[in-house]
Amino acid sequence: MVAVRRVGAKAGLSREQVFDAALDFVDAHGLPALSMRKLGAALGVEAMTLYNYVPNKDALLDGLVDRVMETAFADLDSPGASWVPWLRSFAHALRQALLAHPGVLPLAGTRPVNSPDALRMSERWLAGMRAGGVPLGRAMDVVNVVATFTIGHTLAEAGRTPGHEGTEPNLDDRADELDPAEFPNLTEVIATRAGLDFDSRFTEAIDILLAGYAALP
Amino acid sequence: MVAVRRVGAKAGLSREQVFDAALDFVDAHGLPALSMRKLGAALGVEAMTLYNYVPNKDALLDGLVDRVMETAFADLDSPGASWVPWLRSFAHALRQALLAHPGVLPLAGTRPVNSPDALRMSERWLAGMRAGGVPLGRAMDVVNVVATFTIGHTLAEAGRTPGHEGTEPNLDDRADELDPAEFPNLTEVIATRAGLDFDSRFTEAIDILLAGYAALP
DNA sequence: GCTCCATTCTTACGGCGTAAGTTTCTGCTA
DNA sequence: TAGCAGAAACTTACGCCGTAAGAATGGAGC
Repeated sequence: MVAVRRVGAKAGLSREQVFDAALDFVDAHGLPALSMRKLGAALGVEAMTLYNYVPNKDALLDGLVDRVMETAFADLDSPGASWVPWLRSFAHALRQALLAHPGVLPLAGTRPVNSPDALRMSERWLAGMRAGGVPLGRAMDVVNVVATFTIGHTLAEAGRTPGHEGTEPNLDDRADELDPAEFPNLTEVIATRAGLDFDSRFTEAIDILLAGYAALP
Repeated sequence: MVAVRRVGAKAGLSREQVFDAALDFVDAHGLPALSMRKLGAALGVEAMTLYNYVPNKDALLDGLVDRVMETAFADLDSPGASWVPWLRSFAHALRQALLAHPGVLPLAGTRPVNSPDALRMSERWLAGMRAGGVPLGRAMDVVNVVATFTIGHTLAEAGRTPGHEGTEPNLDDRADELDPAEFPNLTEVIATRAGLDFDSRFTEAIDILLAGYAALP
């Protein structure tokens, strides 16, 4: 319920509430549907009012990415000596955080995360991994590889562009049109679902990566 | 030079030319700047004329992704028995194709590629890898892992959102603001550039992945 | 010369981000 | 208690956007 309020009266908004509402809106209606006017309406406020809390729409989107990224780190402690299980946890936590807000996923790939919180986080795991015996450059590499793979793989998993649901047929939807004579292998993939399990594929790839980096001299 | 032409006269356009112009435009001005009006102007035509060649803007964007993806496969033959070097070539070719058109990169992550050409391509490498002794599901997994990692990593490499150049500071730009006392490790990263070489990081990660998959029972 | 049709242009609608200016309320000071 | 300063919200307006609908134009076949 939106409270009735007269011009000039405080709506009692806060930066936090604006981001919360934006995340809810994107989760509910998809990223393309998010506009300042509609977000304002969802908060019972005119569009321009939002500019008291956010300099422009881009900053709002950046904030959404930050917010989702933070939840991935929320329950993680420092890597310490055993950086392999720590990175494994990080990868799976990041994937879960992204899947929980698929609307924000396309932004996660394109927007650099440089908020003060993110920098503090980076500093923390860099220190932890060095303490665990990983050279600085190696630590940067392995964490970035894990993060970028997780984002790329989860982008593909979330599939069609959020907000475009139903407009872009994916492979499954086209199973019928696929001529088994021309595409015997693809037909078999769809029939047996071999190689279509994102969950186990992700787990396997992360383990391969971590084992490979752990084995480097 | 745009030829002078009267209303109703054919502009002699083709679907190909529209996509070519769109790709040029995005490369030159960034994805956010692409609009039907401006693309029309670049072709010496009104916006609505483009709808004779493309059903809507979304289809135009899908076509751009297809086009870039195809160039990654263009010089690749079938995997055959030695699928590891083939996949390595594929990964590097894909990365180069994406880096050549960074404006299209954000789309590559979000738009499923299901054009007939893409399906034929998939069928081809699936057949090749099976002939090389890779089980069907395994082939799907390793190719998808390589592709999604490549997209994720290249997204990060291309960095700031194309079209937003200069509006989003990245880590390097903030080197000055970084307090060495609070962020000793990040400061060292920037100073020594340890772990900031995308090229060698990508090569290393791909090799780790391929070696790992090759070693699976 | 005339008709038909493909191609292009024109006009229009509703929505977008946001700059600029206006109105209203709250809380402090006198 | 009166007055006022500042904060917060609203209103208006501008130039964009994607695209639906329809009018205008040119060339091809008779």
